Amino acid sequence: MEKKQDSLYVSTLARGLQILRAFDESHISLSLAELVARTGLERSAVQRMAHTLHLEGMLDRDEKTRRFRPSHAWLELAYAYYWSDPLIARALPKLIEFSRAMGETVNLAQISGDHILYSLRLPNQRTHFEASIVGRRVPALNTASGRVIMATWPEHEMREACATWPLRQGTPKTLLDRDKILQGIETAREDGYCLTRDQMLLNEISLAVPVIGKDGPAQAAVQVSLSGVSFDEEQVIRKVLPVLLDSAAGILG
Amino acid sequence: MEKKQDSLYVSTLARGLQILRAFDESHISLSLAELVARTGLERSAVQRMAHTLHLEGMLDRDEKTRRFRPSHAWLELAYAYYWSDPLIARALPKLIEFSRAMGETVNLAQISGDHILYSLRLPNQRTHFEASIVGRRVPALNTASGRVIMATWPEHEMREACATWPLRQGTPKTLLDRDKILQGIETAREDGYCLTRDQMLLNEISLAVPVIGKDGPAQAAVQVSLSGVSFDEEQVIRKVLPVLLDSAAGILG
DNA sequence: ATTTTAAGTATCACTATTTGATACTAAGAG
DNA sequence: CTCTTAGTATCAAATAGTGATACTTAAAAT
Repeated sequence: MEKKQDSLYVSTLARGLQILRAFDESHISLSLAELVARTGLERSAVQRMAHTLHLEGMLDRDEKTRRFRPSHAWLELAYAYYWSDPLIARALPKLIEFSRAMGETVNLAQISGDHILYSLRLPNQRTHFEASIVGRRVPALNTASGRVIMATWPEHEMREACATWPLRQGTPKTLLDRDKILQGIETAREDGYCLTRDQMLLNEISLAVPVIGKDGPAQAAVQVSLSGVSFDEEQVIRKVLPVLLDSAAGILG
Repeated sequence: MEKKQDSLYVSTLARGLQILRAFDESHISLSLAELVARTGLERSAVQRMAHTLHLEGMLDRDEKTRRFRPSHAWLELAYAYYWSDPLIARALPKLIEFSRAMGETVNLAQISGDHILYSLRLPNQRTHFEASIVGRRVPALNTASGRVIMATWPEHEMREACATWPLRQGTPKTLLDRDKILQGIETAREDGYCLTRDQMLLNEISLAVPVIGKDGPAQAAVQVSLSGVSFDEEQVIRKVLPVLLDSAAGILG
């Protein structure tokens, strides 16, 4: 049913949410005019929504510049999310153990639509900011995590996702050939892990293994991010993979 | 101006936000009836808000149990917050360095109203879940972070906060005597750091130093969480404090 | 197994909230 | 200094959202 014909749909609330979604990594503070431009909403509607979000504590407002910015309430929502997702509490101790043992950045990635979303990050190296903070979404097909999760899915479901899900070029070396990506997923299916390099960040080796519970196809993976300058792939397989497999097995096993 | 007399205030949006705020560490999934109870809103209003939040991707809905739960979108908001707060990008490399050097849990805490909010956490030890995830708010007066931040404020402002801000009993040993808390803040002012133990968690030593920029009074602190079983206070001061001071100094210096 | 109660869903008449337009003010650009 | 843009405040109109309620489904009690 079209939203506008859905009598339960509250368009005013939806507009308020549009304001929140206008902020991202490239829009860290926004004026009313910029919010109008980014949401397409009418100017007085934006004025009312922003004003209300500010009063309700969702947006901070700089009195001098009159620009809005996300408030601490956005992290409070993350806190509530963390409690609500049982995988988080199960994974965190395992990621901490891994981090202590290996001294490398380790993440929990989860399928989110046709992307993967990083829900936990334990950074160990100074790297790109976007690779150190939670909440980032990346096309699943472009990541070791996405591929290794999909490797656990039924053939039909995996092939359809492989054929239709979006791709994004992260580096000049990002693989965009769907046949080759499919091959990589099939290899991951055989190996039980997926290793990629230079896909989202140059000189990044990414190793992922699926988090498998009793109910079959994975929806999450644990993933290590390593410097391609400090490691080669053979070393990663020999030294890091066994520990990562152990970590993943301990989450839902 | 009372909200209801504020012609720019959008009560429908505010109701939607009330639904979001109903989820917390004790309410990880909620039925419609529970949302009604927790928000005080009328049942059909809750039905419409929850329905719209679900369609807009803010809430997941279990088709079997018909319960709602926070979605990945809540972490996406955290991602946007992280980009918008310049302190995060400045602090993260320093916290990573500290974490690698000391192997202990280190956090970034920020003043948020009359509480402190943990905006970054680099866990190193397996500890209580709520002490390992971002977004938690704790009364500022009850924490080493809050006290050491307030120690940098003008006398009047610090004394007023000390007299009026809320307290919460975290352990049987939590200090609730405002005079003694004031003494602790004054000691922190002299020492340049604040050390507490057993305030929010038993057997936890908490050491905090303020993050001071060019514009005077601090709004943030870096804080280490250590086991009181493994360390005594003298060791913490001798071994950990110098590194922590160095980390804090490197953030805005 | 049956009955009762509670929760969820769908619909409705009504009105108050929200809308988009616009006048006015303030700030920024030229 | 003038013009343009952005922000603010107000308004009449209308429609979106309201709270009540009937109906359906699920859970709890007997």
